[in-house]
Amino acid sequence: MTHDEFPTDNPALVTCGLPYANGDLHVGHLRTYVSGDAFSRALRTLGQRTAFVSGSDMHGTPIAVNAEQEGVSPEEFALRHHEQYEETFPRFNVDFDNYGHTHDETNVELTQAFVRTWEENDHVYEKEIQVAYDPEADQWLPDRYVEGECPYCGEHARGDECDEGCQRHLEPGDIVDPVSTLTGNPAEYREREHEFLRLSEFQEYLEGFINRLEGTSNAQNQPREWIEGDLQDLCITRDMDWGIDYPGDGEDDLVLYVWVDAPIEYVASSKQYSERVGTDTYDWEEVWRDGDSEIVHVIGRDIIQHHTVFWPSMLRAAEYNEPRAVCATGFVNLNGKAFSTSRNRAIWADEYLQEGFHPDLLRYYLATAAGFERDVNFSWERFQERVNSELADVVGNFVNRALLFAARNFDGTPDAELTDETETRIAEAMDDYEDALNDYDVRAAGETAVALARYGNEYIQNAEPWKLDADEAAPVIRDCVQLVKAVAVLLQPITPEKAEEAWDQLDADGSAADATVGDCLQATPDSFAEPDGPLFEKIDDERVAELNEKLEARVEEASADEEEGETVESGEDESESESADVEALVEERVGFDDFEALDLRVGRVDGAEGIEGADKLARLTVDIGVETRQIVAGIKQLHDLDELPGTKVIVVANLERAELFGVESNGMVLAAGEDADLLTTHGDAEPGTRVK
RNA sequence: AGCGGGUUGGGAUAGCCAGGAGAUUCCGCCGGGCUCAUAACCCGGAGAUCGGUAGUUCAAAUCUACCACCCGCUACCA
Repeated sequence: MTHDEFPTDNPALVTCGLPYANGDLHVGHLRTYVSGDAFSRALRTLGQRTAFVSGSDMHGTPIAVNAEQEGVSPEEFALRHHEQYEETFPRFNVDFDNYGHTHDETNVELTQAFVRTWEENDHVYEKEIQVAYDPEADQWLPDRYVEGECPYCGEHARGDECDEGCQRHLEPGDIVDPVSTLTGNPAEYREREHEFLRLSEFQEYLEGFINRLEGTSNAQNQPREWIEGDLQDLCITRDMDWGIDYPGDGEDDLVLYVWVDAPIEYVASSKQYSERVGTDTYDWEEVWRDGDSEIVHVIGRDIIQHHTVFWPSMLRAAEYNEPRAVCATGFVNLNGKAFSTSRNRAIWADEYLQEGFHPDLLRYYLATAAGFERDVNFSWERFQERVNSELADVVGNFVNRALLFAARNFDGTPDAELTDETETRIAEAMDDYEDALNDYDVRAAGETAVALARYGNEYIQNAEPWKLDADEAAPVIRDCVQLVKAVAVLLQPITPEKAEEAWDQLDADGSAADATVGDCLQATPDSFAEPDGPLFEKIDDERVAELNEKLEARVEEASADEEEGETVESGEDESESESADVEALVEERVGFDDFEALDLRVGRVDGAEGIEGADKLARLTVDIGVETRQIVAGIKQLHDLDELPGTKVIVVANLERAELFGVESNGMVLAAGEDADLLTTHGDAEPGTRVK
């Protein structure tokens, strides 16, 4: 690794965090992949030799659990998602040089080789720990396979984390009164030998590493708490079948912890690339161990610790090169709030494409909406605004008016010298672009292109070539055509296909994808035809309204479903139970205390009206004795709202407030089944009476 | 609880690490111009005491301390 400015003479490697093969991709994921792809493309425009790789993360408990629920093997389950990802990325012009997965042979072999080296160099030791065991299922219970009481705060907690109480991380063996999530039976603790990587011995190394690490500042700052505190050794094995076998004697069914084999996929994937194109073109061993290289990891900001603590230690222990930079992207919010995949409050990758939008529009939005590490808000309104006013009005319009004028009046590039002013302006943009990339600032790099197009619009407007004769107009149009070329080159990493279109309209040699920054000032073709149309179409208001309606209807449907199917305790992540005729009984029993925690009251509906735009939701005003509440319920189509006032209902009075379809709901009205058959009282209990 | 990040005209966003005159840019708003181009584009204007308080300094959006609110991470969610 060096800290020389890009481009360097060394091979670079850009990687993206592995998507977990467990669900669909949404625009939150895409932000990371688009950023990584744009950065790697941009490095190439600087002339940097670069490979861009990633792969699917196939192992771990959530996949094993979900596969079991679906009744398929973990491998089948994970492969299905892997294939889906592999198809989806290119559709967004995220073009990996190699995209593998952690369960393929290359990664398995490499991972085991890593571990053997660690063992040889004494970076690993065995320790007996207490692990929960389900005697009935005859199975070990790692991580989330076990629940129980948090030893610190006494709250109900998952095996790996006190998710409801104090939020502390729990080590295997910590949890009190463990219960198997497989069978619901009490689990017992048994002694078990596990392998540990001596992270603690890398403390000093990591302190140095974190200070020389480049990339985004969050990646440098967030892990300080760990690195400068006491580092725990990392338990690198799990009692599972699904995963990569711990190398060695093989009598145990220990597999490696997913965070061991996952980042090694970066190595494996680059190795596969190397094997495909030949080591003369790209030598993975040069990159990872034998030579100098520039390794840049692009990840989401939720996995910073893994890439700045575990991973560099793993590399160091195996005598591999360390990364030069870790770039951690912020999250994407939807209309100001976090995505909720269980509530279907997300913009899915497939959905976006099905709407017929060009992938480059979303790429532009995600890559330039805010700084790399800042969170980005997504809304269809904002999407429209940025596409229309920046891509269509500024970039598209400039390219179109310049090339059209040039083709009509000069059949191509006019025979004139580039003016000093424009040449300087373009040269400045090229410098800004290079500086931006050396700051790992994809957004700023993209803005250089838009700024250039903006300059072009001002320039052509002020010069008014349409009022000039041909000789006078020639230098102006000559400049504009050059500006178009520069815009195409500089925007290529972010909107590759659209840049290619501009390149073709210009009839320039080769392709925009192969262009380098220097081409911004290279001559443009003497002749080209009129462009076949503007690069970007505008999105009209009706379309945005339609998209928002779809989104809201979907979210409302999902939350209405959730509301109906809600059981007492909803701490579980996602319950995608197929609705059979009658739902199976919940096996897990709750204590009387848990029941008493619910404040159920008799209420009387005072008013009911539908919520505009929502299919199912109704806004109810309910008198619960002490006060009158506004409650939103998914009963609009199922009841005659006008007849509801006066009806007595049962209300969960101390349910968290929620906002449904923009309306606050302060409580929940209980109803049975799909038809939302309202619960009422048999006698004449007054509103406010507690239900026990 | 600890840690990280954020708070900048009506909305969004940059600047902060390396303090320096009118605080960037986009949308919106008001007025004007122009018409080659997608009713586009160009010019001009109004609008921000940069979350609060206290400090350091000749000088603070920027550095320091404290406070408020928001978001995230805390070892398997991009």
